[in-house]
Order: sequence, then structure tokens, then C-alpha cells
Amino acid sequence: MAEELNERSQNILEAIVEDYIASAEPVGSRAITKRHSFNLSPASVRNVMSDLEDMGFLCSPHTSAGRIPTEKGFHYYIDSLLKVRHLSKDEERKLLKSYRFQGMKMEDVMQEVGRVMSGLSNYTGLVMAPKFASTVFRQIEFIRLSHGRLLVIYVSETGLVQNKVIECPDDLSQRELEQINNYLNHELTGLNIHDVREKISSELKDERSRFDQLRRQALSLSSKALQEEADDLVYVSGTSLMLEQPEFSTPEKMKRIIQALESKKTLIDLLDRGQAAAGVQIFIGSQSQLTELEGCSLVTSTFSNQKGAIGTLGVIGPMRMSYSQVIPIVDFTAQMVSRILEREIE
Amino acid sequence: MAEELNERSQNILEAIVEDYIASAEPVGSRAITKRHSFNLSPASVRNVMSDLEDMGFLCSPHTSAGRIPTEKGFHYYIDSLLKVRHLSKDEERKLLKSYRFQGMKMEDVMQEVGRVMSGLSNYTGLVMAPKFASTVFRQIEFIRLSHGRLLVIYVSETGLVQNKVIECPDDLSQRELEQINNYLNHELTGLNIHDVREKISSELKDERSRFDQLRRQALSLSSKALQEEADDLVYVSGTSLMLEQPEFSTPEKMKRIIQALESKKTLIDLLDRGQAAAGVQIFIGSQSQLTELEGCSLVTSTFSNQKGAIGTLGVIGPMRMSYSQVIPIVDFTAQMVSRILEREIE
DNA sequence: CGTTAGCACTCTTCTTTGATGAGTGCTAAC
DNA sequence: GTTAGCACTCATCAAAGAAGAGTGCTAACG
Repeated sequence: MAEELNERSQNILEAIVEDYIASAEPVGSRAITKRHSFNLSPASVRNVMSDLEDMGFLCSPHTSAGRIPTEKGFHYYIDSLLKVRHLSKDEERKLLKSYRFQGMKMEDVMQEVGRVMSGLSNYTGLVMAPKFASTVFRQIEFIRLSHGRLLVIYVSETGLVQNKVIECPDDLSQRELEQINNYLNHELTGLNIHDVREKISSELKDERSRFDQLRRQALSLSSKALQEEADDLVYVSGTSLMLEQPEFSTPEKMKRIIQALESKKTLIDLLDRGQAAAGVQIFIGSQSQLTELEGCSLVTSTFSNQKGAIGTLGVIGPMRMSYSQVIPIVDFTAQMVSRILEREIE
Repeated sequence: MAEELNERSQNILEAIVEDYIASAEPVGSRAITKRHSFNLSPASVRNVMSDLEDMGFLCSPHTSAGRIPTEKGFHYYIDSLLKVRHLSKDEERKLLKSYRFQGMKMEDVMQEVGRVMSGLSNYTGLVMAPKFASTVFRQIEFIRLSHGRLLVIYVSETGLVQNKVIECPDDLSQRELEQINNYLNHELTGLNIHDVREKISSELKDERSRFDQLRRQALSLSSKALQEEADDLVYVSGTSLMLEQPEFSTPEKMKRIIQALESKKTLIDLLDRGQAAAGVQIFIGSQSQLTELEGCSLVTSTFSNQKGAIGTLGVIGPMRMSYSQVIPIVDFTAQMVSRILEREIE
């Protein structure tokens, strides 16, 4: 990381990475001198390339091919050479226009965001809705399904709806449930889920609860309803775009990629890591530590409202993805979704 | 369809179809006499095969390959030759055990059903949840999101939860909304959505509504909430299994299939057709009229409760899928899901 | 001393060629 | 009606050669 390159080496590395991003093919010394005007002969470029290879920034698939950037090469490129083009106001306006969130529920917004990101970048879009645990409680409803089976619906401040089924030994009538709903909604609205849990467990210990039948029921039900994490929601858009990439053009690689994108669990783990820090994060190649996603890179960013509902969105593509294009798209989209979440609360 | 084949031709056609299903490769005259004991020489079989080809049941990819069944061949096989093996009680028990629906919400049940069908058949599983319009109303909740924006949650008798966002010019307080909720839930529970719509529109015309502010609001909101169909839910499981099929082993075909399975809309159209008739339905090859799904077959069945919530599930695979295995799986699964839906209402 | 032209060398890719083998269709005999 | 025999077709595979791209090294140049 601390390794220093002189300017010429940097220029050549940059040229190689960019040519490789554009062509997906090993780039040779001759091609570089042609496409970029360094006033250097291919032979000189070759010397530099040889040095860069020794330092681990490049590698050659075989003797008589050009060089391709290694993971380290991409790293260096992204950290030191890449100039991220910000979107012009005009582009932003255009982008905003392509979204139509009017009257859309949260799930649809997430899906749509993924679709548009994918469409703009021509890579696969990923969106992970805010974890329920990170949201602020808005409303809970218990609905009787059948003897001893209750449907719980909870709604977050941002309009995210989740539901689950719980078993309940007492067969409560819908009327009783309504009272419970009222009680809970009155008590809990506006707290984040963490606080809700805490409040419930402390109240359950409270002496008074012993004597108040309704309250006890309410607390025990909601405790049950919230004790297990609901599944994370992940939206994948443009899976097939991955298959258009020349690096995944063989049947085996296609299978591997599709399997990886099929496994929501893998994706959740991956996106979770994007929440570690704010702003755009980039995971290159083996950093993801998933062999299924070998050769892939992931650009993510998080979105949230002030109250902390944190979700992640991003774009996954080949390691040689067009970072200068993708980064501003992901960045802007995340900010936009955050604004939508804010608007939702108002 | 009315075409008649003598017994020998039938036997040979059956043998060819089954060998082809097993091997995915053109089957030759010699191979048949070897694997099945017809007491016929390859030459005789060849004559029959030649006839079958003339009649359009078989075709040869090229002169020196064996024959493969045409779509017509598969049709004949399925309609006249296939003996569907029913599941033994023991197998049914085993199958039932592999499902764990305890405490699962409806969405999860659907997803799980798809997964298990896919796992059992080794093909791609499809499940389409009952259309909301076919369900019976259980509960509706309006929740205020922000100025003029309401979240509507509706729950069907079977525990299916859907939500959407509607715009509402009047800024109603949560308290007013609760009254509206109460009113509507009291009035509408137990009706199917069709009746609900009718009731609302007739009441809206009713003179009395003019004077009852609350009632008018309630009706107008619910009319808005129910006027547009919510999106259909489709669950696809085991996409990558499709890529294991030798007929889709080239990159181009893989792309095509993945694109087709990615498009929920295509799948919905396809599954909708399965609702035309009860019981197991089979769509072979071009019957689906989707070029993206060329070479595929679909085996579907519908599930429902007595009140009419109708959904479709099935398995999609290559035309040469193992129908004798898949049909009982799909059939039994559909029945099982129906039972679960019944239990849900109880 | 950095830079460059020249050249031999390597290795992939593409095309050609020929061998192999599976399978057919026809004919003649059973 | 059935079957053995045989010529013929055509895909598949492997080997071989030609073309081309790119490198690394060396020696000369400014």
C-alpha cells in the first residue's frame, strides 16, 4: 500500500488498467503507446511493465500475451489514480427523473432502485433493505389466524412492513387482540427496536404486570414477536448482465456466478460488510473472500434516515468494472434513497 | 392427436423418449435394442423409427446421429404412454417431513415450497402466491406515513399480507384512521375481494354516506386502496439447476434462460395459464409461446382453499424432463399447500 | 545512462487435415 | 415381415502447421 511509484509508472499503470477495463483483454506495450501518447517506445514501456509485474501490480496470463492488472493493481488504481467524476447537476436531474417513486411502497422502491442502478451501470444491482432491528417502531398488529396462531405485522417509521406468524397457547379473540394492539402502539411508537425490546423485557419484570392481565399478555406476545430477527430483504436486479461480461463467458463461470447471486445469504453477508463504514466502499476480488464471487468487485454505499434505519445498496460486477462510472451512480443513489426515507417520516 | 400408432411403434417411441430423457442424447437403433429387449434387430427398429420420423414424432439432428423426440413426440408420450407413478404413503410421509412450516408466514411457506420442489425434482421450482383478488378479506389497516401519504396493509384470510402506499389529500390523524380501520374491518371481514369492491362502490352511492363523514372517508380510502391490483408474488427456486441441463450448456442458451427466469412478468403470464384448469397441467416446449423458454417444459398445478384463494406452483425444466417423477411431486405439493391454506383459516 | 531498434523466442489461436466412430438407409437374402 | 451386410454421411477429436501478438534481451544511439 505504502509502495511508491514514479509518475511514469503511474501513468502506464493507469493506462493499462483503463485499457483493460475497456477491452477485457490483456494489454501489450505496443497498444499502450498507440492509444496514449507518452512519447515512449514500446520497448521503454515494456521495461516499466516488467517492473510493475515484479512489484505485483500486473501479471501476464502467458508469455506472449499482454499484461493484466492484478488485484493489487486495481487497488492501487482505485486508491491513487482514479479520479471519480461527480455527476453534473444535469445528470442528477436526469437520474432523478428516471425514478418514479410516487405512491410506491417501500419494497417497490428498493426494487426499483436496484433496477435503475443496474440499468445505468450495466452491472448487477443489489439492494438490502434496512434491517428491521435498525428501524424505528411505528405500529404493530396482532391478527388471529387460527387456533393458537397469530399473524404479527409490524411497521417501521419508514413504511417498511414485515410480518411473521407466532404460536400462542392462549386462544385470544380478535377483540382482545385489538386491545393489545392499542396498548402496544400507544406505548411503543417512536422507539427504535432496540429500545422496544428493552422496554418490553424491563416491563415484564415489573411487579405490576403480574396483576394486569391485558398488559401481561401484550408484553409476552410482543416479546415473542420481536425475539427473532426477521429475514433480511435483498433485491437483485440485472443478474443476466453479469453473464454478458467476457470474464464470465464460460459455462462453468456462469454457473458459479448465478449460484452466488442466487444465495441471498451470501449476498447479505457481503452487503453487511458494506455497513462497516459510511460512504462508498469498494470490495475488490478476493477481498470478499467468497470463491463463488472470484473475479468480482462490489461497490456499495449505505443509506439511512436520521433515526438510523440503515440499508445498503450497490453494484456488483467484474473486477474490471468501470469504477469511475459506477462510483458516482452508487453514491448518488444512496443519497437519494436516504432522502426518500426522510421524506417518508417527514 | 388422433393419430394411432400400433403397439410396436408405441413401445419404440416410449423407449426412445425415455432413453432420451435419461441421457439427453440422440438415441440410435442399436442402443434401443440393447437397452430394451424387444427381440428385434436394429434394422427393424430403424424402419419403425423412420416411420415415426415421417409422422413427425421424431427427428434427427443430422444424418449420422440417433433420433430425438419432437415436441409432438413428447406430447404423444405424455398423453398416451406415460404412466404416472403415484407416491407411496411412505414417500408422502417422507416428503411431508422435509417441510417445516411451523411458525412460518405465508411468504416463507411459498418460498419453502418452491425450494423443496426444486430440490426433489432437481429442476427449477416456481410458486405464484394466490392473487389478492381471489382471496377473502380479513383485515385492513391504514397507517399515516407523512402528510397525505398513507400506508395500507391488507391481510387475507390465509395470512397473506400485502401493502401499498396511497396518496390522500386530506391529512387524517392516526386516531381518525383507527376509526376508519375499525369501521371497515367490522363491515368487510369475510367477504372476498370482489364482493368487497362491490359493496364499497354501492355504499359510496348510498345517500346516507353523504352525511356520515367518517363513513365517506372510509369508503373512499378503501376504494382507492383496492382499486389497483397489487403485484403478483412469484418465487423462483433453483435457477442454477437449469444451467446444469446439457441442453442449456452453451453460454448463449444460459443467458437466454436466465433472462427468462429473471423476468417475473413472463413467469406470471406463464403460471396464469396454469390456472385455466384444475389438476396437473403440462406445457411442452413452444406451447408456452415464449421464445426465451424454447426447449423448456412446465408442469404446474393449482392450490387453493375452499374460499377460492388460488395460486399456482410448478416445476420448469428442459422439455426432456423426467415427467414421471415431476408430476407426482407437483401434484402432491399442490394438495399439501391447499391443506395448509385450509388449516390457516380453520 | 536512459531510450530505442532489432530480433529471436514463446505461446495462443485459427485453420486444415485426417482418422474414428456412431448411425443411417438401402438392398438382398432369409 | 425380418435381418445381415455394406456403403455413405457427418460430427467429433487430435495433430500439425501457419499466423500473429507480445515479450525479453542485446546492442547501439544521443
